[in-house]
Amino acid sequence: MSHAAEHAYRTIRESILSGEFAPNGRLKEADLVAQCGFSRTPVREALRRLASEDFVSLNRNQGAQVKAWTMDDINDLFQLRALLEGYSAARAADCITLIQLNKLRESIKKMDEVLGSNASADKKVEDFLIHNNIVHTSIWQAAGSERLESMLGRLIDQSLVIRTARKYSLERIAQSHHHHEELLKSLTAHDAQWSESIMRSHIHAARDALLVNDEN
Amino acid sequence: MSHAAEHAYRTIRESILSGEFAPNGRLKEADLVAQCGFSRTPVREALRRLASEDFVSLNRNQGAQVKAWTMDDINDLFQLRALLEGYSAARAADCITLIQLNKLRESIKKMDEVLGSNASADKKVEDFLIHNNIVHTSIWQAAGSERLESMLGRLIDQSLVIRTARKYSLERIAQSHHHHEELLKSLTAHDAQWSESIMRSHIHAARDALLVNDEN
DNA sequence: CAGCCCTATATTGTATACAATGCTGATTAT
DNA sequence: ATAATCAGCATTGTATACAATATAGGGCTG
Repeated sequence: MSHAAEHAYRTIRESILSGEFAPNGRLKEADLVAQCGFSRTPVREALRRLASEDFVSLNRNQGAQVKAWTMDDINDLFQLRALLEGYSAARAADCITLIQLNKLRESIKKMDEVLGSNASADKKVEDFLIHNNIVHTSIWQAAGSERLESMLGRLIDQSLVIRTARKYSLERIAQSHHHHEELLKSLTAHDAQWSESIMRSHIHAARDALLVNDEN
Repeated sequence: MSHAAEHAYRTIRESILSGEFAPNGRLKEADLVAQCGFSRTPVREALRRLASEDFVSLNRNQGAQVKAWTMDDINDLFQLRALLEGYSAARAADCITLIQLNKLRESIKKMDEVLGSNASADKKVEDFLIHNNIVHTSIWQAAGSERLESMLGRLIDQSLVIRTARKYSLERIAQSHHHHEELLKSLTAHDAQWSESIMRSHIHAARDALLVNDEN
């Protein structure tokens, strides 16, 4: 993607994720141009891309509006994530290399350190999620299917939309961290079924952590 | 999508599917403009969409080139189709309505008639594939997940790329038709596991029909 | 007063002009 | 002779002007 269009894309996307642009809110090209400083051409390109990624919906001659997510949508999203991430873990178990396993071990260790540190809860959550993301993408890569990778990438991106409303609690994160350690074991053992099932549990738990509102 | 951009999209897409634009061939905007008669703006929009659907790859400042598919890609594609269509069939089994079942029965009957008719083999294959497509999309709809529908739609579209090189043989199609009738039974019985497994077989058989070159 | 139509305006869609970038091939220095 | 460099060209990226379409609000009619 070209420079201006890329920048516009990121800007608009951020504004949607942060909640600045409310669900169902209409996005006028002129406003977006004012916000990000480029001309309409790259802004339009960004909108088309956001539409293809399901962040906005586009109606002919009526512009873009921020997609609103129902509870059903979110459940659906996580069902599909469970299916595809589970599959990805199973495939990874078959063909993961020692190098990849070590990288995984590293990331998991880093998460351990984050949880054990004495940073603020918010900082901990933030750092944790970064390494968590690395673990997941590493497993997709190990699965060896670019198509699967890109599908999962989209699903994850979409699930970020929810993050604004509800926050992960620290306890939930620590709990889900146990899954990572088990996953490392199952992958090291090259056990596809074990890997698949623990990954599925992991995703379902993540969904639960997001949807059930426990105060922290 | 707007009118001109939509038209450009279809035109370019057809040219790729028909093989007129060879894999790895570079697509220059000026040429495409000449071919479809609109200006560069809608052509560029079409190219961006084709890129998001994996028909072309886009390199910054270097234009678009037709994606080339390896055997591994194709296998991967059908693996994912098997996973997702299987899942879709399982979900459909749970919640399919009588009306939807009847619609399915209709389409399958039509396929029967096509196979029994005395049209040319090519015509039969063509007609068959139309109804086959209806059956599949009906099942996705019955599964009740728009996201799943759109993911499968993309996968199917991508698998069309292969159709130019290798043709389905009539025998293979008749064989795969048996799956449809069994699928109708399993869905009528609301048996999710049965539906899933027969659907998976169906997809694997389709892959085999495409990749194994049996003359007709 | 309600409902409809029509005009004015706001907004998106398309074409085109201009800017930036990458590619090609010739020229020069080693 | 070969490799590096630079000019010119081909191509894509961006801005803007113009066209088509939808929306909103006021006036007309029943």
